[in-house]
Formats: sequence, structure tokens, C-alpha cells
Amino acid sequence: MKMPPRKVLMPGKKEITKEDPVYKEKRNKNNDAVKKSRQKTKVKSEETMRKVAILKQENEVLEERIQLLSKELTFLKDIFLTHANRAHGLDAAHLGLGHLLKEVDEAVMEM
Amino acid sequence: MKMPPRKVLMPGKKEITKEDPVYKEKRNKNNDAVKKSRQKTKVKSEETMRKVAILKQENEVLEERIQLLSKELTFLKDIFLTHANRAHGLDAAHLGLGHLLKEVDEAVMEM
DNA sequence: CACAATTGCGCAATCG
DNA sequence: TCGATTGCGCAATTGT
Repeated sequence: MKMPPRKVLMPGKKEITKEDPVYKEKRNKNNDAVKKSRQKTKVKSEETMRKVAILKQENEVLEERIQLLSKELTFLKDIFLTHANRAHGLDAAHLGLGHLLKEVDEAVMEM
Repeated sequence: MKMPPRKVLMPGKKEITKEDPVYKEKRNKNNDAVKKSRQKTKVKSEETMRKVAILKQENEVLEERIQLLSKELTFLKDIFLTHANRAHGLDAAHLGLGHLLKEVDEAVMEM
């Protein structure tokens, strides 16, 4: 609840004048505090906006990584199935697997 | 460069008084505009903060998904290698691959 | 109680 | 011309 201004800032003193050195001093201090506080708010605000930009970036990177991993996984599973369906063909056990996996990675990179 | 205030807001009119109805009207309008503008700023600020929270969450979800995919991939590659190193053992081509892949997924889910 | 920080509000300059 | 922004100060209130 905001009460109407009571014209009394300095209890004990009868009146306040704009010229009162004590008053002026207080005003100066407060004005500085206000500037400081608002500067702080501004900085935090800017930082928050930067945070949004950064997080969006990270997000994209992660999405891309997921795409890559998914493709790789699909590819590997396909390899599995391909070889499974070759009743009499070659299978992974006979190809030199280091080589095969390398080929898998290369193929995935080109997708 | 901020010029010192020149006591003239209404060219053509000689003086400005706080009581001038035109002046008061202008002040009212501006005060409303100020309130509106600051409200808008405030809303945008809050929205930005919400955005940060949301993006952070999405990020976590994506990270988790990457973890899962990575494990799955590692697991599949291990399967490959295992069978590759069994010079004379069973290999993927002989196991019933649908069944094997199902087992792979189950195993991954428990990691 | 003293003092800094925050907040609502209005004024004036400036922008679009 | 006029609403929107912005820097700034005042005073009340809140936090330390």
C-alpha cells in the first residue's frame, strides 16, 4: 500500500530545503545508487540475451550430432541386416572389421 | 551531445506553465506512453528469461539422447568386433538378426 | 538506526 | 505531429 508522500524525510528537523547540504548529499548518493542499480540491471539483461543466443547455438550443434549418430546407427543396423539376409554370402566376421567400420564412418560422413 | 534545456517546448507560444492545459495534456500522454513502453520492456525481459530456462531444458534432453545413441552405437560396434574376432565362432549372419538387434536395444536400455 | 539497493513514477530530450 | 524510447532525478520502500 503506497501512502501519500508525507513531506518529512528528516524527523527531528523541522523543514527540508533543496539547499540543505545534508539533503543534497543524500540525493547525490541516491542518484548514484540508482545509476549503479540500473546499470547492473542492464548488464544482467544483456547477459541473458547472450545466453539465449549461446544456448540456441549449442542446441543446433547437439541436433546435428544427433542426426549424425542416428544415421550412423541406422547404417550399422542395415549392415547387420544385410549380412543376416545373406544366407551364404560374406559376413562381418570375414571382412576385417576395423576396415569395415572405417568404411561405415566414411559412408556416413557423405550422407 | 546533450544540449542544455531551452525552456521552449512550444514554439510560437511565449511561455510554458505547468498549468497550461496543452502542456498538461502532453505530459499525460507522454506519461502513459512511458508506462506502456516500460511494461513492454518488462514483458520482453521476462520472456527472454523464460526462453533461457526452456532452452536449457531442451539442451539437457538432447544431451541425454546423445548419450543414449552413443551407447547404442558403441554397443553395436562391439558386437561387430566380437563376431569379427571369432575366427570360427558364430557370427551375426547366423544368429537371426532381428532377434539380435532386439537384444541389443534391450541391453542398451539397461546401461 | 544508518545506508545502499530497488522500484514506481514523472520530466524532458530525442527517436522514428 | 505524435507515440515510443531513453537518461535522469525524486521519493518511497526494501534489504543489509
